[in-house]
Amino acid sequence: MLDKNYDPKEIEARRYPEWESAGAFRADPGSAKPPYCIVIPPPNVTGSLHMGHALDNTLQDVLIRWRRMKGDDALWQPGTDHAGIATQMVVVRNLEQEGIGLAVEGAGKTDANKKLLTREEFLEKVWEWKAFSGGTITGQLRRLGASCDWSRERFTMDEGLSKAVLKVFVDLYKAGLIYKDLRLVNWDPKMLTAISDLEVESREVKGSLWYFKYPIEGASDEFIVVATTRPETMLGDTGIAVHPDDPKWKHLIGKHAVLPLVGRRIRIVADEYSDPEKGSGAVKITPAHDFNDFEVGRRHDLEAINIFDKFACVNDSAPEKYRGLDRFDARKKIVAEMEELGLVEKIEPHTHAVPYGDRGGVPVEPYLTEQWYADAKKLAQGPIEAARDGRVKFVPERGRDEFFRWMENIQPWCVSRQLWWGHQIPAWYGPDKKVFVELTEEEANAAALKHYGKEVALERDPDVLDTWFSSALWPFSTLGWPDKTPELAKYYPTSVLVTGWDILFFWVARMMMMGMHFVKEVPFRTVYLHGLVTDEKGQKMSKSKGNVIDPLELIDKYGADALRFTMTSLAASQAGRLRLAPARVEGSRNFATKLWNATRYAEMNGAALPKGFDPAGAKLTVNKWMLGELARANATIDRALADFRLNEASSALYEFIWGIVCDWYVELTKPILQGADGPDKDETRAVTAFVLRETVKLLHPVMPFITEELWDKLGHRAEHGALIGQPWPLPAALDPAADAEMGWLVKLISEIRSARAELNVPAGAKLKMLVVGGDGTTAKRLGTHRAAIERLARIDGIEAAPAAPKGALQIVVGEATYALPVTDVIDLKAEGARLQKEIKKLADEVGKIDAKLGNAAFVSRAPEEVVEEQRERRNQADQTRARLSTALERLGA
RNA sequence: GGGCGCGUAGCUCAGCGGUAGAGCACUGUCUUGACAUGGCAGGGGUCACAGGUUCAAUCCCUGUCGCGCCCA
Repeated sequence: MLDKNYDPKEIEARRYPEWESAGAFRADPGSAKPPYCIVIPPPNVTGSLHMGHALDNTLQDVLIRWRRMKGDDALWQPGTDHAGIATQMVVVRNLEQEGIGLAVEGAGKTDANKKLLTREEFLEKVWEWKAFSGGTITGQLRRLGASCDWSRERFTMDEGLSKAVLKVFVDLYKAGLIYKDLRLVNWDPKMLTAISDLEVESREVKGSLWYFKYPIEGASDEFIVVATTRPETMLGDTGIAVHPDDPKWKHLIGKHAVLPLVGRRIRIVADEYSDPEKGSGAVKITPAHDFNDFEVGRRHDLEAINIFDKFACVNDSAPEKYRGLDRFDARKKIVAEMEELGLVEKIEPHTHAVPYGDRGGVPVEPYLTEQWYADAKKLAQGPIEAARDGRVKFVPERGRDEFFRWMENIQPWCVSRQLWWGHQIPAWYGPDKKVFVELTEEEANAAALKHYGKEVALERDPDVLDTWFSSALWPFSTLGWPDKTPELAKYYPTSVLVTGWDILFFWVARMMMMGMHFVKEVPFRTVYLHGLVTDEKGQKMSKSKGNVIDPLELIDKYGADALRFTMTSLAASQAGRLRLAPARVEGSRNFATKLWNATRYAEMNGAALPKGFDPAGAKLTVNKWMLGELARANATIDRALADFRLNEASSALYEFIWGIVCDWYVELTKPILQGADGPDKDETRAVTAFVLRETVKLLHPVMPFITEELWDKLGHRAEHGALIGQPWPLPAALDPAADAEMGWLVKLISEIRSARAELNVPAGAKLKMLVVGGDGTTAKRLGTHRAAIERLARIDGIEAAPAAPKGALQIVVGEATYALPVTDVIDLKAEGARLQKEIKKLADEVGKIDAKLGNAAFVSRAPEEVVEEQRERRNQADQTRARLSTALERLGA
C-alpha cells in the first residue's frame, strides 16, 4: 500500500542511481534504432546549477526521454566547459585570499613580498580546483533527473577535445581563415586580456559631455569646440572631424588645431561621421582608443597613438605629468587643467552607454594590440545558406531572423586571450618573429628548420584561445572528431540544440560556422530557443539583488519532478523572459501528490491488469469513454512534443490526469469498484489499471521520478523492466457514442451540483430526482448511470414523473427537465432568481446569434459549417431556454 | 538611433480569425473510505488605446502609449 504522501527525496535518491547503473541512459551507436541526439550546452566545469540550467536541461531531458520511449537511439551528450576567463577569475580570487598572486607583468607593483605563481604553478592550482569542484554541477544535473549518457562525458580541455581544438586552429590558419592582425580590440584592463564584442555589455551611465575649446593654429583667438564623454583620450587625439557640409565648421577643414596640454598639431578633416546636430558638431579623433575614430583615422591617414598601458594607465606617449595615472584620475586632472586654461566651454550632464567587460566588470578600453582573428565573414557563409534553405530550423522561427541579422554583419572574431587557463595557441615564433603554426612543437621545429635552414630556438605564443572557440566544436568534438568514429557517423548532425536566446551568437552561430566548415553539415537540425528565467517581477536574478532562486532548494522542498513540471509549463512564453513564481512549483508538487493518491486509490480498490487484457474489448460506456480520453491525451501530448510546444504537453497532462481521470473517471467508477463483484467490476479494475499504466508512461518524460516509482508500485517493473525504457503508448480509436453519452452525464451532474450549491441545499442532503419529459435514450442513460448520478449529485432515487411538483429545484439538460423536490421548503425566490438568470443568459445568446443570422452578408459569406453551427447552437439554447421558462412557471404554480 | 518581443482575471501566464481559459489568490461550503498538498460550487475580464482589413478581430495590418531585450 502506498504512503499517503509522495516523498520525492527518498525516491529520487534511489531511482537515479538505479537508472544510471543499469545503463538506461546509454546510447548505442551499434543499434539499428534511428538516432536522436542532443549535445548539452556545457556548463562551466566549476559552476553550480542555476535556474537557467534547470530550465534548459529539463527541456532537453523531456525531449530525450520522450524520443527514447518513441524508439529512438537517444544520445544526450553531456560534458563541461573549462570556461577560461570565469574559472581563471575564480581561482585567482581564491589565491588572493591566501595572499598569492600571479607572476604577470606589473604583479608585484603593490606588494613586493607577495608570493607569485608561474604559469605552470597556476595551471596546477586550476586543475586542483577543477578536481575539487568539477563534480558539483554534474551531480546537480543528476538531481534534476537529467538522463545524460554520463559514460560519454567530455570536458573541453580533455585530451580528445584539445586535439580537435589544435587541429581546427592549424587547419583554419593554413586555409587563411585565422590570421594575426593589429587592430583595436576590447581590452579588459582588469582581466588584462582582449575580449570579443560579445563579451562586452553596454551599461547606461550618467556622465558628462565636456565641450573643449581647441585653439586653431595661427589664429590666437579662434577655437574649434569638440564635445567628448572621455576627456582623458585627448592625449591621443590626432585629428578633428567635422561634417563636410556643416556651415559652422566648414571653413576650418584642412586647417590645423593645436591640442591643448600636449601641443600636438592636429588636422581638421571632413568626415560624415560627425553629426552637426550632436554635441558641438566637431568630433575629436582618437584612433587608438575608439572604434569609430579608428575608422575615421584610417580614412584620413591619421596617426593612432596608444596612450595607455595594459592596466589602462597613461603611458609614455603622453606628457610626463600624466604618466602612470589611471584613466579616471587622468580624466580629473585633464578637466581641471583645461578649466584652468579657460578651455572648457561648458559641461552638460549626459547619459550614455559605456562598454563594460561582462566578467571583469570594469569599462573596457578600445586598445590597439596584435591578436589572432578568425575570418568570421567567410565562415558565416555556409551557416547563412543552411539557415536560408532550411537545413537548420529555428523554434521559434524568428530566431532565424536574429541569426541572419548577426551573421550578415559579422566582424572578425578575436580568438586570442591573454589568459593562462585555456587551450594555448599552437603558434611558435622564430628569432625574427616569423610564426610557425603547427599541431606540435616538433612540427613547428621542423617547419622552422626548413625555413631557416638551421635549428633555431622557437618561442611559443603565450596566449590561449577564447573559450567559445572550443565550444564551437562541441557538437562534433564530443563525438570523437577528427577521428571517424561510429558516433560521429550516427549522431551528427544532432537532432536539436536547446539553449537560451542569450547565447545564440556566442555559441549557436559559431557551432554552425565550425560544423559547416569541418564536417560539411549543420551541427543540428533544429535550434530550440527559450527565454531567460527571471524572478516573478521580471528582474534578472543576481546575487547583488538578492533575488536568486536556487533550483536545488526548490528540488529539496518540492521535488525534482515538481520543478521540472514547472519549467516545462513555463517554456512557451514568447517573451524574452520567463517569470518564475515559486507558487507554481508548489502547484506542480500538488499535482504529483494528486497522481500519487489516485494510484493509491486504484491500489486500494484492487485495480490490476489481467494477463492479455485488451482495452478494445471494454463494454462499459464509462470505460470506453475513458480509453478514448486516454487516446486523445496521448495524441495531444505527442503532437505538442513533436512541435516543441512543451508547455502544451504539460498542460494536457495536467488537464487529463487531474481533470479527467481524478475528477471524473475515478468518481464515476466508485460505485462499480465499491459495489458487487462481477464482470463490470473486473472490467473497471482492469481499465483503471490500464489507464494508470499508460498515464505514467505519458507523464514520464516530464516527471520521471514519480512515474518510475508508480510504475514499479503498480507491478509493471517486474514484468517489463524500468519505465524509462518502455515504448511510448500507441493511440487507440475513439468511441463517439461513449463520448456523447459521457458528455451528457457530466453536464447533468454538474448542473445538479451547481443548482444545489446556489440554493444552499446542504451538501449532505440527498434529494429524490424526478425526470420530466425524458425520451428513451435518456431513460436508458439514466438507468446505466444511476449509481454514479446518485453518488456524485447526492441523489436518492430517480423516477419518471409527468410534471414537476411544486417548489422543486429544476434543471434542464437536453430534452428533459429534472426536478429535485426538497424536503423542507426551498427558497422559492432564490430558485426563481436562479432560473431567471439562466434564462436571461440563454436568451442573450439566442439574441446574439439571431442578429448574426439576420445578417445577409454573414449567411452568404461565412463558411456553411460555421453558419450551420450557429443555427444549431441557437436552437439548442432556445429549447433549453423554453424548458427553463416552463420550469419557472411551475415553480410559482 | 535601428531591430525585436511583450501589454488578456488581483498576480504569473496560455490562447492567436467564429462559445475568453489555467494555476495561484479570493468567496461559500464539505473531514463524502485516494488526496484538506483535497472535493464541490462561485465571484472576477470594454483581451493597453485608436484606426483599418473581414460577413466576423483578443487574434491579421497600421499608428499611439507603456514595459523589456538585442544591436549601434
